[in-house]
Amino acid sequence: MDAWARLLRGHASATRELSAQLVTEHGLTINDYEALLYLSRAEEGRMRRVDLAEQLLLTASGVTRLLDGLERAGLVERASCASDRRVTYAVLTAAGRTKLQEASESHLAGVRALFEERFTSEEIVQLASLLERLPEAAGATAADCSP
Amino acid sequence: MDAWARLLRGHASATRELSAQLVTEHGLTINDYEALLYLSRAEEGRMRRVDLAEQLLLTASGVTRLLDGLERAGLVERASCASDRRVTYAVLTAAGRTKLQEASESHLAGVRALFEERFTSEEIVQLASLLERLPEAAGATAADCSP
DNA sequence: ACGCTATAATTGACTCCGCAACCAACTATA
DNA sequence: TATAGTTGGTTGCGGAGTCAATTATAGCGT
Repeated sequence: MDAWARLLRGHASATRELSAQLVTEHGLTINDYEALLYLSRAEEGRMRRVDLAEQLLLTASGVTRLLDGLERAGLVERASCASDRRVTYAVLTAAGRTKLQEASESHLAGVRALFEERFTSEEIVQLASLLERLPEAAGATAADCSP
Repeated sequence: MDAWARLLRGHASATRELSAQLVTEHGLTINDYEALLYLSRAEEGRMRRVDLAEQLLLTASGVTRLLDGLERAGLVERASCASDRRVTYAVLTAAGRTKLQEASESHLAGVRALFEERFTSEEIVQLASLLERLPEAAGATAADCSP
């Protein structure tokens, strides 16, 4: 029954470790990194802020502030949507794409160092299949503003 | 390879959900709760702040601020150590113990709702045994100030 | 054409927490 | 005993993120 506490903490510390690495080496938080990552995979490198929030498990205001930083750093810029003037896209810039590539090398190395040293590949599969049952935003990526 | 991101996020959202429940129902954050829990298990209901920090994966300053709040709420109080005048104990008060008991009922119910609905007991054991390999403070509880 | 409600985004005030700098007290060494 | 280094604890500052309130736009139903 107490296993949950340890589970939660082990996880928290792993996340912090990965995040700290990303911050010191590239000046990105783990959410910065993942924002860039989601954008890089999205159609035309752009997403509505609302959709990005859902993916990152942040509130709308959290995303506003996150993107503030990425915009100031020139990694992301704004674009508006012709068919719905409420929406503002976050668009990955060329600089953002470059930054993401740089960061992902060391980040993936960090992930491996943390996880793949401790688990076999079978265990990794097992873990992922278990943990993906936890509450999570469903992965519906609405790429365009007019559905 | 992307499974890690989902793993991390699924976990983060579970933690938030549990924490939010605790906050709205009892006015405790998850760290408040666990601080009370650790204290309740410690010898004489007291711990050095440093040791508490280690258990909670917080920095020394984090614990100072955490305990500020718990002291203001009357759930914890300070005591000094005769043999080492640098150390201040955090001591669980009677009110703190009561609060913990109240909170743990609904918290444990929340944990069950989140996890035990999704996993069989075998899977839970499996998960716990896998996740406890993640980096974590070793559980040495130095109860006294003079070792 | 008109309100009514829902949705996208932003802002201000707040909480939590880490970092760095600091003080005070303990320990070890000269 | 003076001096140096370490450890326990607190404080100021700043980052990250939430909530509640606000603004602007969309899309009904009548």
